[in-house]
Amino acid sequence: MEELINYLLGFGNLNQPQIDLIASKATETAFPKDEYFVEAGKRFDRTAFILEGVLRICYYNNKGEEITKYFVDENRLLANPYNYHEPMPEYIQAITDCRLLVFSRQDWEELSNTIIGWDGIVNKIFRKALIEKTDRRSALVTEDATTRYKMFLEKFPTLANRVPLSYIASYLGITQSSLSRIRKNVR
Amino acid sequence: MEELINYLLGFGNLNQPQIDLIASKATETAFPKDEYFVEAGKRFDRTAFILEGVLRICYYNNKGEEITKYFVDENRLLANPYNYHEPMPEYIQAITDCRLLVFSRQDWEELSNTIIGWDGIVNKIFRKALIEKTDRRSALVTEDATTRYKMFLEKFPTLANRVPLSYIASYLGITQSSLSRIRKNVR
DNA sequence: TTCACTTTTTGCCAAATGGCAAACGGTTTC
DNA sequence: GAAACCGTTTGCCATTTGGCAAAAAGTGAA
Repeated sequence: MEELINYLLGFGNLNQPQIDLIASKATETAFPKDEYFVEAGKRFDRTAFILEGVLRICYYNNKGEEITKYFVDENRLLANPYNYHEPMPEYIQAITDCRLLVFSRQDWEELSNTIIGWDGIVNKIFRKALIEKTDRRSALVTEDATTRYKMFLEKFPTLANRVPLSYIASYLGITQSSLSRIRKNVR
Repeated sequence: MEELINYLLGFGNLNQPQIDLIASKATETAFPKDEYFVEAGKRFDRTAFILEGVLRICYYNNKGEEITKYFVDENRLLANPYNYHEPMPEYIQAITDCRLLVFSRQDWEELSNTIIGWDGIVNKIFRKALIEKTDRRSALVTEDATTRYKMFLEKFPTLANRVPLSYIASYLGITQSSLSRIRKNVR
């Protein structure tokens, strides 16, 4: 819980009653490895903060290949950037055992209605996250496979050895076997 | 001006006095081809709506190559997603003659302070734009060069023949000569 | 028109990456 | 321990893309 509060305080101010309110809405949930937090085609209206573990956001491209679009690790917020009301085009899966702080949609909206400045904080978080993603993906496009893998190692240093190779490969846009060869030379 | 208002109304409601206020703050500016709208290392605190023309957002990577990170075309908002106070890591250049509606930082902030819901509208715009970019860049990473060029053609159908090849190549993460060969087969 | 300049195309070859399938290594189950 | 299973590595070769440089095409100015 403290992790979440510190995270939020990095984006704006909150007083003690507000902090207590937030804490009262969060439900700590254990999510075992390989479980789906969100399934493709279903709605995604909860919000979660990752206390521990890693999840991935995936979809199938038009060739039927499973693409890992992004990894989300500790101390990050997991929320729907699209639209609550529409079915998710992507699914979200725990790739290690996870502990999450989960907020229902009602509770999350209540925070929005109760805490002045809440929307501002959430918007800052969204904006920052999306900028990060855009910047990182842009850089990925330009670089060769080895450099991409090094970039991945820098961004997710703890992931390399606890995540299937195929997930990383599709995230980087490389085949599994190429990545295996690259990894031999890089590590 | 009408274009901007319609664009904004797509994200939220505005009444006539609010629309008039917005209109009173906008300055239509002609920007000739190749001119810089924002220079790297300087601050970027204005906001602009593109009435006509195309700009590109660029930076130099660590190998000293100029990378075109994104194209922005008609009926789009051009704003600083980072921080007003920090120097821009990127520069923005008109790549065709442009007509822009420009807001100064003061005026833009006044809109924020005067129009209830303004921040909500702006946030929706930001969010949508960033999601689009992330999604598109993600897709680019996975595909081969020919597919990437086709994706570019779909997204920016009018750009292919009025923009230097080198800009498109660096946007797609391909060399100029490869793109030239690809283009021969695709068109 | 001619010249100078820039951008695009092409040729040649090298390097990187993909595709496929087999081999390898580790883990679980019986 | 043997068998089955899964993910990773490797070998082999085809294809794609890059690097470099020259030629060609386009553009603008004198």
